[in-house]
Amino acid sequence: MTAEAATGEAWGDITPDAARRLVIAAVEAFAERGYHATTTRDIAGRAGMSPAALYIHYKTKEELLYQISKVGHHRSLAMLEEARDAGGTAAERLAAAVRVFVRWHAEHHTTGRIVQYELGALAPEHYREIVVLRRRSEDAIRTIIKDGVTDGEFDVPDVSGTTLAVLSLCIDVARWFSPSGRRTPEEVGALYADLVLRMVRQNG
Amino acid sequence: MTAEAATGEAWGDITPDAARRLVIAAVEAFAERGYHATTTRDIAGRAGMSPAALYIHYKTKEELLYQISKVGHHRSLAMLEEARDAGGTAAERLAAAVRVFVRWHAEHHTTGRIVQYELGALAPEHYREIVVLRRRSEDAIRTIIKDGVTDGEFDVPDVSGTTLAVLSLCIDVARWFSPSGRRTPEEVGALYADLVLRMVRQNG
DNA sequence: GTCCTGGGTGAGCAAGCGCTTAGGCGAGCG
DNA sequence: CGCTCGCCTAAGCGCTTGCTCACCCAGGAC
Repeated sequence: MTAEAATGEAWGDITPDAARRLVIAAVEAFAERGYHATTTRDIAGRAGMSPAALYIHYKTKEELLYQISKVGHHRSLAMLEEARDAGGTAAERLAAAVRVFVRWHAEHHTTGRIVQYELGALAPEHYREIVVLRRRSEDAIRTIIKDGVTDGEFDVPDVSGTTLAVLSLCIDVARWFSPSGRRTPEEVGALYADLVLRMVRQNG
Repeated sequence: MTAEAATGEAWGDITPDAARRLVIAAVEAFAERGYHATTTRDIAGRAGMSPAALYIHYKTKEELLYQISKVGHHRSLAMLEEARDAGGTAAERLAAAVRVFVRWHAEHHTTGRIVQYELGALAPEHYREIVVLRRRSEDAIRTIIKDGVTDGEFDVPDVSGTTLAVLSLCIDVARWFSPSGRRTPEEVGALYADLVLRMVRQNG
């Protein structure tokens, strides 16, 4: 599956077709140049439409950003909470969470970049809504780590700080990952899951 | 030392006074809202001058960004190469590198944010120059890790990938760190140095 | 006193921005 | 057929942007 096919697939449930093409165009443009450097003319042009057509489907440029950010955050949160609630040891669940979260940030690094780095461009009320989702993501990771400490699997002196570091490590993948690089999303996910386990595990 | 005093201190050698005030204003504005969302009127206003005064000291808004990025990258690189060339075991040198690099990104998180997240706004020739410095930073960390593997101190299956992860972890501090948070730059540096050592060490 | 120079201002230009308006056009339906 | 409705465009409005221009002024050299 190519990166572009993955981008398209992730927004498959948006109708009509023109609205979906606009989101996909916006994701690419925002990820490439940043929200503020992207013009509505650029987005419309990439979607093969006139600038005015954008405003038939979205009220403002910021609403496009909000849709992208909201969908991305919900998907992230779902992955992490699923990993938290799965069966298995804390180590298995933490490894699964990191693997899937990292793989998503690599595969959808365009969306990931918007989700992680364009928060400040959201309207205040949208920002407040998104922050709630982010706190829940953090809670999911913290819970897994806490479980591991309780069960004696993990040796983590600073649970909150380590949670922050784990999340931070995963998130930054969206910044540096390139599909033309040497590593596939799966490989990065596996590598990072291993590194994170080393960070938290008891080592005799 | 307050964060603002630290910001001022870092640019102490720029003259005349107005030029220094402009860089400091630009650092704050770029870090707060991003390069593209910052206007030259905003920068000049923060520095207590008229918009036209900016152009007496800098040819363009991009030149201001370039100066900030260049100084920040040189300082980062100097820290990492110093740690690489210091005495001691690989573990000691890696811990020192991470500690100082993280502390800098926390203390100067405004400059750090520009250094790490506004690369794309640089003019092409400036971008090419900066990328060279970034590669050298990566090399410094990779060398320390390789030394540790050679000496048998470290157990690292994927040296390049782990180098990437270590740098990534440090860099992302600039994104989330807030001086009003619970942790001081020193504390974050110590925590991260410990986590990184856990990632690379032999564990019996 | 006169002149030059470096650092400053107020006003404003050309271009590009987000967004709106007036209108066109084809598919579905009575 | 004629009508509506969803989707689209050409043109452009009002505003902000990065940057420039003509001019000002204090302080040192002669």
